[in-house]
Amino acid sequence: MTQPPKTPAKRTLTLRDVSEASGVSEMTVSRVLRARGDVSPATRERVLIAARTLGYVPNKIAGALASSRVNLVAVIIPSLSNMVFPEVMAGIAATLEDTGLQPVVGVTNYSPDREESVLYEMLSWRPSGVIIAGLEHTPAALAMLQNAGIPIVEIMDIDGTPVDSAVGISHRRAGRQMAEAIIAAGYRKIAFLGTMMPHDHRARKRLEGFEAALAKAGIALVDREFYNGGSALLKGREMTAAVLTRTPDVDFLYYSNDMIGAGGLLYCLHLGLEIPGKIGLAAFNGVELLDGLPRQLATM
Amino acid sequence: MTQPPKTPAKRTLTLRDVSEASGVSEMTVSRVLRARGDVSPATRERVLIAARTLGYVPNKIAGALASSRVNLVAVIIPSLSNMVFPEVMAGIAATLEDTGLQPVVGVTNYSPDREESVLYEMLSWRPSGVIIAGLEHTPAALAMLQNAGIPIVEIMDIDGTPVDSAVGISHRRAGRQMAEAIIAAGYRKIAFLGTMMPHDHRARKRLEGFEAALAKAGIALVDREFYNGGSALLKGREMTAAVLTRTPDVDFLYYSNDMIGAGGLLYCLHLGLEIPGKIGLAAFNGVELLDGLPRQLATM
DNA sequence: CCGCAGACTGTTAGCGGTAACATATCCAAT
DNA sequence: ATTGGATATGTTACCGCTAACAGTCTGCGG
Repeated sequence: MTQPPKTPAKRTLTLRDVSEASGVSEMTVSRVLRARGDVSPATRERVLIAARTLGYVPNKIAGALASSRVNLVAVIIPSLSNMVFPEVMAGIAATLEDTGLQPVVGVTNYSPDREESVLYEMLSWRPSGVIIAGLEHTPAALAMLQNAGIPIVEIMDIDGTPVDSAVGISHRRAGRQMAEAIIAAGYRKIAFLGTMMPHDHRARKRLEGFEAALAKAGIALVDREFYNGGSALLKGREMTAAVLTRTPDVDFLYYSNDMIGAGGLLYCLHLGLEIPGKIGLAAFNGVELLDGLPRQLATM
Repeated sequence: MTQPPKTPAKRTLTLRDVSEASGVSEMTVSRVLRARGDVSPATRERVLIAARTLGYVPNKIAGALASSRVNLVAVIIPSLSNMVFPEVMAGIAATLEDTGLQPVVGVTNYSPDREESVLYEMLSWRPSGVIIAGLEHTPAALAMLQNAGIPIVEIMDIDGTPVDSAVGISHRRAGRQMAEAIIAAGYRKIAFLGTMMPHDHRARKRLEGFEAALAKAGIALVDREFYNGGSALLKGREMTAAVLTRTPDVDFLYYSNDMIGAGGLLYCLHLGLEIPGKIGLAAFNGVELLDGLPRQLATM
């Protein structure tokens, strides 16, 4: 840690400084910097040079207040440590790339209360829109979303009623289809290994769909194991070990996310279990990260 | 995707609405909502109820302009897909937790130009401080940082001259120490596998330190392999395969990050190579994610 | 030679809050 | 009763920028 002398804190620059430096009105400077309205090339040039020389950085706070236009989109997600979310963020950023809009991330850690306060905080900056993961929100959060008067997009889930619009997949159906595929492949002694976060509604819905489809085929889970936090890869190993010990005749392991699935896969390979002969494995998400595993993990 | 009818867009609420609803001046409402200055309990109660009933969300844009105080800290990092950065973000968020400050993330994708524009964009919101990864910036970015008149913290590297203050480790020294440890362990045919991003200065510095220490012991790298993008785990496998084919007598593989190191480790295990007997492996970062590998990867 | 449609630049009035400074009010101490 | 200070509330003047409108200055057709 080092601390060199700091540059003398000169008063921050305003449009007025640029206007004085270039001999035109503030309004003309504003027009030049926003490339809006007609300005003669000569003036434009003079203003740009002055702005660059001074090192002027416009004050968007004032600009936003005056124009009541804000180029920000609030993006609210539960976490950054499950790689799905950075991947989603990258997608959003890429889409917004040349719309003039800028994503601003808020992380809730799967806590409804934090979601509510993060949302409040972000709305107080009057963004142009909100992208929020999931359809489950506190009553207050719902009210805020409804009253915000801006587009709201709820992503990554469509099993429920959206405030405005929803984009994503049905996790119930995903769970159901996975169950059907597993049954069709001939497995019968099926265990579930997953997150316990009571607020990971998407994982919950997958499990519900999964169990419903099993039940329709007259099958029940032979075992289930839950976890919270920690290194997902390691948890996957530990949980798999626990299940295999407790229920030795299990023939299929369904994981609630790719990372614990990968841990389980590595563990089974380590044990020398024949996959998918002796035991089958499947997970959810299809994150790019896992492409390098020794054996492909079934995912969706 | 669904599109239910949207609630009628009522004009957004202002302090005036709350003040009229509660029969006090706007100033008093402002005081109540910011818990600043003396307000009688009775009035406070009335104002809070009015605000809650109306669903008032304060406008921080106006507030920030009037008070020239902004509770945001700009955090600028190269990427979200290397798990180090989400971990750093989590640390920053935890530290800021009860300071009233709020981190806002910007991602540069290791591009100096994007860094410059992201910085410009963020500074135009007049944050209270900047946290930025690395010490290398474009001249324009440097000028902005110097003129911003706010605290600047450059993180994750200290091999260079900070604008204001720097926190982190020396990557040159990290590379050097790793080389020394490897030599001390008796390895001599050492290969490097890493990122090619010309702008990942930290990886570059580790390699420089690494090679310098090797040179001092009269050793040169027997091979090196670079990559760009893609799934890191998979790249680790592929690169390892390439090196082992091209240079069969290599006895140590030094990876520039944990994820490709993990891919390499899995590949070596798959080949049945004796680790660390026949061949040694090491990487960098120590991300939590990897705790679940079949064998611990040396890292720092 | 006049008038008028652009092209260009300036003026004015806020945007929705907050700092700073009044202005009551009330009660304890003189 | 008078005063002073704490408590409680209101008033005024911006913060830095932009929308909307008001000129001014061209060149050109009639």
